[in-house]
Amino acid sequence: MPAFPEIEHQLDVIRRGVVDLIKIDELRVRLEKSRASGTPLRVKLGIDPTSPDVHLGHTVIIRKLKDFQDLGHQVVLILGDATAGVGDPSGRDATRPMLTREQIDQNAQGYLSQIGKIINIEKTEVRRNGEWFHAMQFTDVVRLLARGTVARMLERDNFTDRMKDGKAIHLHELLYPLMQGWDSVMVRADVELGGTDQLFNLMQGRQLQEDENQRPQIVMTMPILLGLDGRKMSKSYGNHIGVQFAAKEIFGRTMAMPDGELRAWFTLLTRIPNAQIDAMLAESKNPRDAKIALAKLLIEELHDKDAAAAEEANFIKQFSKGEIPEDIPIITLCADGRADALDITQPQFKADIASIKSGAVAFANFPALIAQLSGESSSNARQLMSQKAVELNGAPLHDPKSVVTVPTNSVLRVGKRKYFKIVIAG
RNA sequence: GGGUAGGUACCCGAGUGGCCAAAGGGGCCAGACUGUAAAUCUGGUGGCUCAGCCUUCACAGGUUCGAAUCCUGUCCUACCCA
Repeated sequence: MPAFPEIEHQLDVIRRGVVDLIKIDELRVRLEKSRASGTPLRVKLGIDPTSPDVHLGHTVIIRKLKDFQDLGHQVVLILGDATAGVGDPSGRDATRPMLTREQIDQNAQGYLSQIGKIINIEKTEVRRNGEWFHAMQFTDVVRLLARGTVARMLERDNFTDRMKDGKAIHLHELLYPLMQGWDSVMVRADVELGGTDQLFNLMQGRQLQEDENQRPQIVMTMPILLGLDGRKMSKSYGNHIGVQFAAKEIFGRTMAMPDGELRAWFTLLTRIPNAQIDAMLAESKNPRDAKIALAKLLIEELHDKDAAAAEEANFIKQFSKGEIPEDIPIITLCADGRADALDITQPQFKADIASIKSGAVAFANFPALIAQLSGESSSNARQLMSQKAVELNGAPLHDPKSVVTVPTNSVLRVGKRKYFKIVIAG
């Protein structure tokens, strides 16, 4: 039987970054009992597999689970396959769409592999709440509904706001908090985690557990991580960093985050001691260096050490020294329609096909080529050219109407960060 | 079911017969300045093989030399009444 660390140490670890902790005294008592009896606490997190992309914002809570796991406690992960079909009204100003069974199953799988980058899934008790909800009879549902009151449900701000704005509140949305609470009853949770916007739902669990003669769970909420634009991190805002992102993308996006959020990111996304964070963020230090450190830590975690070092080197090369990055995509141009190359005989390029043998091609409509490579529209490509955002071999091209001759092995830069190496296959 | 106000580009929102690919703001993109930050300034933001052409103002028809704008029908949204 593993020995649990001493109580004050556990509390220190647990409290890092936490917003609400209800109630700390109960938690202390439970930790003492757990340590005395050698029984791990059951720490619950419910996730609705609504969208299969996990980003750093989600990992704030998952990391807290890991803290518990590392202390020797039992993590209970609930995949809300039943609740996903209902839709959590938390933090929403409109009804969530309901999902089909297939989507939910697929998403659930994706979630586990992504969450596994942070916590140890082997040691985690993974449950699906369909296990008990799909078995319920209609009368059971009514009994569950009887536990709540309309007044209490409507206390929630986002419901009152929606009422005020004349937006619909569907009856099933009122059921959601009760379902989440019932999960806690079913898994006999000692602790439940959630974002600050989840407080209401989490408290519902305490209520129901008391009704069922269980000791009410301790409720802990974590802050909502802000994204690159200072709004809540969310995939739909496109201001997120996904745990599946490529190392390069993670590095770049971390460098572009707002300075003001650095402390929050370090506190919530790393376990660097506070004193060390203070030192890194001291007035005299350039926040850029803290960001580099953070970016490396994230890549080490989500990829590996080598990738982290490589991206740092790449960053210094490309942005500090203004050199061309190493791993730029190579585009082959040809005139004979082979599969792995771009066929420049397409009329929009207005290319001088005959010259291809000589290892250089002249384009009378260069914007079309930029558009093709970068995914921009050709109007936009013209725009970029006239704004000197396009360079060929270091020389800016500013006239979209001019004929551009591209020698083989040219490097084309479009905007701040898009690079292409162009090879001509004669 | 009845009444009223509406549906304009990524979002908000002006435009009520021609000067409209459509004001203004936000967002976004690019340039300068930087640290791939913030702030600021500048330009841009339907598409195209781009001095031109094509497609857009909920949808479908119609009136007109000409329609985002007028008429008819349809769909949708919000508010008020039942």
